[in-house]
Amino acid sequence: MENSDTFDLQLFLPYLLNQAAEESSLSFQRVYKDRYGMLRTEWRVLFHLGIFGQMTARDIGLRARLHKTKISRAVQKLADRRFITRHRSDADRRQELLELTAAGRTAYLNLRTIAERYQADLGTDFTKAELALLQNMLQRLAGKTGKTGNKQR
Amino acid sequence: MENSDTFDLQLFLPYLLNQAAEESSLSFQRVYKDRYGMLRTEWRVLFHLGIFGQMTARDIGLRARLHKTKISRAVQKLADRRFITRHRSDADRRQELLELTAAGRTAYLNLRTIAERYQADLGTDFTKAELALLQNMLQRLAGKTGKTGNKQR
DNA sequence: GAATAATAGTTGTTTTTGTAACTAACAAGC
DNA sequence: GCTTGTTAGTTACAAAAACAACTATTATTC
Repeated sequence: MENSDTFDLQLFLPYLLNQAAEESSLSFQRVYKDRYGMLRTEWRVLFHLGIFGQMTARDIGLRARLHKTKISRAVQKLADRRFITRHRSDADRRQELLELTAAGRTAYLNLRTIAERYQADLGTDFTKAELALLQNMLQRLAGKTGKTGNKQR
Repeated sequence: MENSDTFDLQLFLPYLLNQAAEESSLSFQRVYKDRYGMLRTEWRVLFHLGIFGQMTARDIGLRARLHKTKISRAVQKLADRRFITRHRSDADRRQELLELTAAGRTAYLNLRTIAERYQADLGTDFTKAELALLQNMLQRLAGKTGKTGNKQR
């Protein structure tokens, strides 16, 4: 068999990035999934509200690059679990203003602590400079939108 | 509203890696999806067979860290489209030896060319040294298995 | 200011994934 | 050599994601 090909899949970025992303998500996922019964979109929404305070679903979608249907369902679940409140905006009655409840804030702070610990632990494997460069490059890779003409999310 | 929190989501690796992975996958996805009607698992299987020649589903699962059900389905679709052949192994009749057909090899070479072009284009945004370091770090991140006690995939 | 378009968010349907249970073949222990 | 345990791969069912179509409201334009 002519397996004389030399393409290195392990260095192909779309592949490599996915492997790294999946692996690095695992430990964090275990926490928000097992402990809070959350999905990925849900913790992201929770974090956005925790970090930025009151937002609309649209705002979150723009920042997190999530499709509105995903957000809609995440918001429903979070509201069901009394982690967030929703109020129709008076300025624009199509919009809903989302905000964390006390319970939501507690969950957020908990998860944030774990996230911070995860980040801190990276320090044992990478130098500060390495980490900064990694983050910088990833942001450049992530921010390449527009070029490829992305549709609304 | 007390949005005095300073946690930077954009620097949180599980989040950032996912954003970068998703973004970097997009252009490549468009090709294997629109042009070949393939799913992510399918091109991965295709590439493994293209690179390594004859393999079993098990081999692919170990290398690509994919669950066997995913592979089973990808193999079926690829076989339906006459991109691969499957032969029961005589040595162990549970196993199936998978191999690309001529058509499969053509598709693989096509996609590989596009993948190589993608990688080459990265050279305009990053230096060789940057890229090498990025790949190295991502591999370290991706390879962190065992520590967290992963089960078979 | 009525008609048309655009936007925020929801709901329904289809794909895809994840998980568990299964069949068939092989391996080990006794 | 037969019982018990493993392994390769498939199938069935449940959960989640993707996509399209919808309602309600606001903006635009003539």
